Amino acid sequence: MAAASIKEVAQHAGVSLGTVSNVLNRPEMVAEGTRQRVLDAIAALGYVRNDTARHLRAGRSRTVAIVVLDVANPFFTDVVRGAEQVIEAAGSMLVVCNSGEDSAREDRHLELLEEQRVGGILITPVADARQPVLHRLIERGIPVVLVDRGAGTASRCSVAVDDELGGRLAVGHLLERGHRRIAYLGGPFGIAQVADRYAGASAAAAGYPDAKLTVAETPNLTVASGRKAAQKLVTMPAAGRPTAIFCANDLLALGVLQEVTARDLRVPHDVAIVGYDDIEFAGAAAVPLSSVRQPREQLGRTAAELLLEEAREGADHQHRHVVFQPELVVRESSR
Amino acid sequence: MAAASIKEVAQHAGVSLGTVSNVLNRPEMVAEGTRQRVLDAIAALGYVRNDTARHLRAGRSRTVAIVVLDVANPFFTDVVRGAEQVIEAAGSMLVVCNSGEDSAREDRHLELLEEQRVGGILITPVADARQPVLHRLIERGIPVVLVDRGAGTASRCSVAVDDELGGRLAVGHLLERGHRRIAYLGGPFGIAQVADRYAGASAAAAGYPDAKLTVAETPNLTVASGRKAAQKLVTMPAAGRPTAIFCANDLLALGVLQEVTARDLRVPHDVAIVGYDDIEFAGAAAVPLSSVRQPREQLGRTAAELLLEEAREGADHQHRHVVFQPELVVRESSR
DNA sequence: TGCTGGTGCTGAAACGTTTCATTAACTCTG
DNA sequence: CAGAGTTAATGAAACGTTTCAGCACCAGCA
Repeated sequence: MAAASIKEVAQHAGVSLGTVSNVLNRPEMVAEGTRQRVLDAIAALGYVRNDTARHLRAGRSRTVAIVVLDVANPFFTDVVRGAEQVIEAAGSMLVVCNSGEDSAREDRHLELLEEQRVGGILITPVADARQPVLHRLIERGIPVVLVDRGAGTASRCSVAVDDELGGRLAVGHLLERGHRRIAYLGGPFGIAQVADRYAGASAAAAGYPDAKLTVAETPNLTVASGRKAAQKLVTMPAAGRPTAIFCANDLLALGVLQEVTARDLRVPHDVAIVGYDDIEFAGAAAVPLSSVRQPREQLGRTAAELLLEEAREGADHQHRHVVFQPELVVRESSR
Repeated sequence: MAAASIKEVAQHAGVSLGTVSNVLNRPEMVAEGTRQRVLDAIAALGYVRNDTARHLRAGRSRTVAIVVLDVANPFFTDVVRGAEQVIEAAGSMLVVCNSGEDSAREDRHLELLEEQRVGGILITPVADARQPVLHRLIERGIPVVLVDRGAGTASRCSVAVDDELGGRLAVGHLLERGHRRIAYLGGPFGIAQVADRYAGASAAAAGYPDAKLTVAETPNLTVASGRKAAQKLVTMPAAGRPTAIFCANDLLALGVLQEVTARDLRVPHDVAIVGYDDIEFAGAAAVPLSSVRQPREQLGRTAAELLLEEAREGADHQHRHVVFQPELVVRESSR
């Protein structure tokens, strides 16, 4: 019943405790016969290594954590899948934590992760202002890689997609199609991606003196928020209402789309919509959604690789910042 | 730099090591003044408790794992969110593992979790045949709760939704609407849910002697599989082609929908579709999808509660099996 | 024969907690 | 004021590993 320990295995095989450990960790150092005897004992007792003890000794765990803004957002699940591939291939374990865009929950997770002395953390922080908290972890010697967030400081690696470019692409496209009253929907602006995409949108609009870019801030980036925000827009008099909406992510866009079509407005005729992330469901929406595509799994893979690299290299690791280019996918919702 | 240990805190506060531990775990046993001195030392040194050591001593960790078939499936992310709520409220941590419907990966995860001596496991197994592996864990004293999977044995708790009823509801509805050539799309049948939903579908069809229920087995339950399967159905001569498709989950259904509309067949006129799970995106699809709704978050919450209950009660715990009722949501895709 | 160098194994220390039997110092009580 | 009882703090053991210095033994060599 109770799990057997190395000591019992040693006893059963008639060798010392250190020898069993050697069989487990450097089998080539143990004579053939002894090794076999130990392996037999392990099988007989159903011994399973105790990772807790192992990592206590090692001082740091091999498991790696990823903290995302929303597990239910397909964008992040794809990032997670990418990271998983790399981490699992390295024989480690990836634990997924969900901050739900709530900094208290993010804090709580980071605390627990620090207590667990995890081997590293991939994170998309709830707000740009959270850098100090992350710094503390870095000072403690826990490697941190920022996901979907640009350079900034030199104290950690990061992978990101050029969000400003994404914003420019999206709004540039809408402007080219003749839209002049455009709304940017997203929030909170404390999230760097939300702010950067807006910056790009602004930059694009600046090139058209007659264009007007308004902002509707949302409390988060969910379908429900999109629906709610759309209710306001929809009830505006048609003359002042924006003719196009650029949403900070696809969940918002899908919410807007649902609400708008429920109110008998036509997309894109009455209002065009462009989303962001190009999640799998964007193309399958009631009106297939134009969206800014990001290399989601790639993002996760690269982040995980940077983390492993850092863990391997230790002190003389050079922090790197990888930036990917987004790509606009035009579909019916803006055509 | 290096994290301070209890020993250093004790030194700094001028007390013994045991006293610091008491401050941390039973503060009421320590005199006011001493306690304050220790707390000050903790703050001064930035001490963070080492969970690894703690759990080595305790023999079992407080963290709990959930192993799902597909992190990218919104059904599971909702289950995860439900479980999260309960586990976090209890001060523990939930780690999410993704088996990707692959039993080798599932095995690997379970091995690692066993090595980590986790406090418990919530799991939707890759196949019904995996019971023996789970049994081993249970014998080791790790509580296991089956998620989305019915009674079976008495050796563990489970939460489930009545999948047979779900299948009956879906196909019963299609039959009532006059469909007589119905395809069931899903797989692999080793997954209990896939088999049970089919059983329900069969039972419903049995009541209509002129009805014909065919099966198209898929290798997994993803959008891509749905699209691929639909390609075959679509190219059949209209006379023999099923007039309705019941899919084992919504991802498949969305895939079918995409492919079918791309081929200029109309839904539901040329072919009706009913999905399963009623994920958030089902209602927002090109043609809003009829689906069998399950209480997803509730499922996760209840599973987590059963697990905590079992962990609390220890040996004299009575295993329980909770079964929820599904509900058919009829939308345009079958109307 | 005595030395040198391997090889294969042992035994103990260390990782950072928690727990528990002891001890030390007081406060009552009769 | 001796003894009992209470309270607060101590110190050591234990959890299951990994690591490393050291020991025993043997082969090869001069």
